[in-house]
Parts: sequence; C-alpha cells; structure tokens
Amino acid sequence: MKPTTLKDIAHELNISVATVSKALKGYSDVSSSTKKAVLKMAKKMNYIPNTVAVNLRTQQTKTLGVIIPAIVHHFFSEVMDGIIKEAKKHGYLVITLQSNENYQLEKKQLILLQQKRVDGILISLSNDTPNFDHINAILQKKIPIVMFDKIAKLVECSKVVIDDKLAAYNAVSYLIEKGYKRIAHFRGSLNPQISIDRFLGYRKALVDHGIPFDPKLVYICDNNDDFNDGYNNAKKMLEEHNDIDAVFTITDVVAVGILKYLKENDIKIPEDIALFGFSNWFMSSVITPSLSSVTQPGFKMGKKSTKILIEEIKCINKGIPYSFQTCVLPTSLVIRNSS
Amino acid sequence: MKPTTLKDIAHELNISVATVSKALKGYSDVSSSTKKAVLKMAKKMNYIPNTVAVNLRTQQTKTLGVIIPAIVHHFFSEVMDGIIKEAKKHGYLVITLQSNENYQLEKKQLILLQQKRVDGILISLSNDTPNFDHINAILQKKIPIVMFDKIAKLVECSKVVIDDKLAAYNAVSYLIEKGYKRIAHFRGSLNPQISIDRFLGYRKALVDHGIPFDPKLVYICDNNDDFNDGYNNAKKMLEEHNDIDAVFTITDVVAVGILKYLKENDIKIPEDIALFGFSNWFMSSVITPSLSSVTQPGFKMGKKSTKILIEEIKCINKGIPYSFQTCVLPTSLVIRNSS
DNA sequence: AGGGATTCCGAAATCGTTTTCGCTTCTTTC
DNA sequence: GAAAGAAGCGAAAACGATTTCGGAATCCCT
Repeated sequence: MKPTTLKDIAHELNISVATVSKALKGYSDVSSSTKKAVLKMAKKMNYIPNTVAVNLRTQQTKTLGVIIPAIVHHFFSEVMDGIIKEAKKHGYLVITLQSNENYQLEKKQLILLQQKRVDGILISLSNDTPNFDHINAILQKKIPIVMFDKIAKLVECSKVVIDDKLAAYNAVSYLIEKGYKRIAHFRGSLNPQISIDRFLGYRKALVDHGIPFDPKLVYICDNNDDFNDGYNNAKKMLEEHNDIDAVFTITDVVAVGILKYLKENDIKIPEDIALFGFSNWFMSSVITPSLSSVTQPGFKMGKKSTKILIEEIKCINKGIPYSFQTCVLPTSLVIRNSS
Repeated sequence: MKPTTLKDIAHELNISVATVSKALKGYSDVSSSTKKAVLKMAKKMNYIPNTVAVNLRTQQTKTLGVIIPAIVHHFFSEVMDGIIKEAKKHGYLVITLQSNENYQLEKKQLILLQQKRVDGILISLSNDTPNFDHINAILQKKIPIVMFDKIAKLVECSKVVIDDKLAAYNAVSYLIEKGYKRIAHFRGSLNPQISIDRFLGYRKALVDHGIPFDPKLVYICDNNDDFNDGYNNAKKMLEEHNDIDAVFTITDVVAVGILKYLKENDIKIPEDIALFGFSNWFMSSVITPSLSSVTQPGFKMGKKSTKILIEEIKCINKGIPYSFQTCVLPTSLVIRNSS
C-alpha cells in the first residue's frame, strides 16, 4: 500500500539504510555484490525515490515556478512549451501559475512559489503591475528570477525579450514605404513595457519618415479582450476619422477584431485600410485577407529564459558568481495580403 | 540569507519549536500572549513555511500532476486554464508535463509524477498509447487519476468527456439534412477513443439517414500536423473523387487546411464543398468563410476533472470509499458559413 | 489546605532521504 | 608477523516541519 522506502529495502536485506542509499546512488564504498542485491531488491519492491525527502535533505527542489498573465494565449502557450521542454532537459519540473493580469494575484503567486521552495522563477509581468518590490524582495533572497516578454527594465535580473521598439519601427516603416500616410496605432495598456516600446517604435517610424505624429490616431486596447477591443475601437476610429489608410496593432487578435469590423462595413483591406499585426499567430496566416505580422519567437523565448535561469541556479549551487544577461531575440516581418 | 525556520523564531523568543508551530497553526493550547509574540516575530523575520518539510511530514504535497499531449493547442490550453484555476481554489498547485503524443514519454512522465509524490494525476492520453498498464499500475497504488478528453474506456477511474459519437452524429446529420449527400470524413489516428467515436458518429449518421457508408471517403490525419494533414488529404481527396459535397473533420485545424486548399483551387465553400469542423477554435469564427464546428468545453473539462480529482483525494485522506464517475459535458453545434 | 481540573508548554518521534565519519575486517608489504 | 593501507559497512545527524503525550504550574472549589 505505502510506497517502498529505503528502510524497507534495508530491512529486507538486513543491511543499513545508508548502504542502500549509497548502493542506489553508485557510491564506491559499496561492494559490487551488495550493490547488485540492492538494485535487484529495489526493482523487485518497485522502489520509487521520494523526491520530497530528497528535496528536504538536499535543499533544492529541481522545480521551476512560472508566472504568466494567462495560459490561454497562443504566444504564452508557446513559451510554456519552450520552458517545459528545456526544463525537462535539465531534470527540472515546472509549476505554472497565472496572474490574470492582476498585480495582487501576481504577488500571492510569488509567495506560493517561495513556500514551494522552487529553485528559480520565470515571470512575465501582469499589465497592472505598478511597482516591482515583490520581485526585488525575492531577488534579494538570492532566488534567481528571469523575466521574459513583459519585463521591467529597472529590475536587476536576467531578461529575455525581443526588441519591441525596433520591431514596431520596422513594421510601421514598411507601411510608410508602401505609401501609407495616415497610420493609426492600436496600442495596449499604458503600463507594460512592451506596450510602451511598440508605441515608441510606431512614433519614431513616423517622425523619421517625416510624418507628423498625431496622438488622436492612437487607440488604447486595455480591456483584456483583444478581439472586441479591436472591433470596438475600429468603429470609434472610423467615426472620428475618415482618412486613416493603415493600422498597426499591438497584437494580431486586435487586428483581427478590426478586420472583422472593416469587412462588415465593406471597407477593403488593404486597398482602403491596411492592417499590420504583431506576434504572428497561426490564425493570421489563414484568415482572409491574411494578416501581415511581426514574428515573436515564443518557443525560443521560453527555452532561452529557462536555460539562463538554470545556469544561474547552477552558479548559486556552486557558489560561483554570475552576472545578469539580457537576451534580445530576433524578430522579422511577415508580409501578407493585409498590407 | 537562509530562509527563516521555526527554529529561528523559537530561538529568538526562547521558546520551543513545538510552541511556535502550534501558535502559527492556531492550536488552542497556546496562550494568547505567546501566540501574539510568535505571530509578530514571524512577520518580523519574514517567515515563509517550508512546504517541502510540511509535505514530508504530512505525507501529501497539495500538488496535482497533469499530462497532456501538447500545450500549444487551443483546446488544451483552455483545459489547463480550468485545471489551474480549480486547483488554486482548493489550494493545489499543478505540475504540467507533455507526452508529445508519445507513449514512452507518457510512461516516463507518470514515473516522474510519482517521484514527486503528487496527490493526484490528470491525464489526456497520447495518440500512440497502445495499452494502459502504466495507468493501472498507478491506480492500484491508490493514487487517484482522472482522465479527460482522450480517455481509455477500459481503465477503471473517473473520466470527463464529451459524447464524441453523438456530437459527430449531430454534425453529420445536420449536413445531411442540409442536403449534402457525399460526405467525406477526415479522421484522426486509429488509436484514440475520440477519433474512433467521432468516426462512429459520422458513420451512424450516414446509415441512419439511408446514405451508404463508403470507407473510401475516410481520410486519416495522423501526422501530428493537422493543418497540413488537412491540406494534403484535401488534394488527395479531390484527385480520387469528384463528387464530394461536404467534409466533416476531426478538428477545426484540419478543416482550415482543407479550406486553404479549396480556396487555392477556386472551389467554393459551401456551394461546391461544405466543411464542418470540431472543437470550435477561436480562429474558426474569424476565417472566411467562417467554419461550422462543434463546441468542446475545454475550460469546463479542466475544472470538472480537477474537481472530481480533488474530491477523490479528500476521500482517500479521510479513508472513506468513493466510486468512479464519468462526466459527460454537453456540446452543441455552431453553424456558420462553411455549411 | 487538599484535591481535581485546567492551562500552557516542551521533549521527542516522525516523515525519507543524504552524507560524514568512524569502526571493522581484510589485504598487502617488508 | 606487525604495521599500514584499503575496503565495506553502519550509526547518527541533518533537512524543517507536525503532533502526541506528559509534566509543571496555576486555578477553582469545597
């Protein structure tokens, strides 16, 4: 009924627990005959080591904690895939927590992870995280944290990101070079760095190409419902302006919302209004018209973040110092029929 | 540097570890004055209980293990959302593992979860899982397992599913009633129950409506690449038959693959060929033409599975017997422009 | 004042490992 | 044949909590 323990094996073999443990772990001070006997008995009794006990003894859990805003999101599920696969490669398990874009919850989840004594934490910040004391508090306890995607520039830890500003700059520059002149921007919430950076890239592209920046052309999508944010703001935009010829959006789903509204109102894409999304969701390649977008390497981001985190954990275990790194993953433009 | 322990608090207050523990846990045999002092000191020293030690002592981890084929999948990410949220409600954390549709890996992951001493396991089987000994082995150790979506009917444990056969039956019946007569089926791998059931529903609908079942109209999509499976088999189908007027697919992405091929070849949907998908991905509502589909309540499935699992864990802890339940979640047809 | 009840606290066992250190026993060597 | 070295094993401490049980101190009551 109860799982087999070392003690059970030791008792069965009339030897000590210490010897059993050492035999199983390949210590050299165990004769090959007893080692063989232990191995055999362990298999016979279907021994499965109790990780909880091991964790307590070794003071590490071989477990990583992950906090993301939401898992039902193509990008984040790709990141999770990368995290889980890379962690597995190094013998780590991962506990997944969601912040639901909620600061209070994010704080609670961090405490939970500390209780669980995870060896390290991966986090992508929630939209309404106003300060980073909760992150710094953990860092200062020497628990390594790697931030990805939605990061805080001011926090001193390793980070894995894309160059959001540059990517946005390139996308908008492409639109401009294609001849579009009145380009609106559907941005995200005001807080997150990615939202700020993509906006800055948008603005810089305009200015650099001699197009005046008009704040009235910037719409904020911050209801955590990208599709309807896009749809509703598209309506609003068309009521307020009749000269928009392109829209650059914070993410593909917003663009799809716009697309829906435009099609319903017989506005041609890209002839009347062009669209350019961000993140390159699978969906974007199959809708009509297909949506131009910026690739955002979620899987790689997950893998790289995890790799860095595990390296840092290793350093801490060995007591050797390490320095924080910021890894910027490359992006590219995928040009499709919407622009 | 090291996290505060009960011993640290006890030492600081010149009382015993036992008393500190009891004070923190609200035992009645602690005077209110010392309780107050302990609480204060715990806060001052920023005490965070070590779950690993608690787990070892209490012999449970308050952790659930989840094994799914892949997390990068809209349906499974919804399930995960449901699982994580329901688990959190009951104070459980979840460890996510992927089987990559691989039987060997699935087995290994199960062992990992046992090592971790999770209190219960949620699993959706991989496509190429040929037998269920590995599942039964765990069940017989009295570790509760709840299967969802891709289940094994023969395994005796609780299950949460939809009625795949009925849902498929309804979808195909709808097509027939709409006047479609030569209806092909793009099915999944041969192994999984859901794939079998949806096929059976398809066949029964034909037969019940007096349409002969033609095995030549069944195409197998089993390359773990739904989109291209749909695309390539669509090509094949059109080469082999010229009278198909509708296709019912195992999942939406397959249908989207077909859709792509049909559009490339100027075959009108639904005039020439109608399409009916399964799972109702978000994508299906925004592509052109929008895709009819069967709703598959992923979030609910995750929640319900977790709820049942935690109930079973409770029963085990209390030593009261329980019986396995099979919960069949309702589905419905979403009729859109593709049929 | 004496007895019983109550209140409060702590020693110690326990969960299942890992790892150090010391103790035998055996082998080798001159 | 004695000293030195090696080989093999086990006792015990430790990780950080929980919980039982018993003891000491205080209280109340006649």
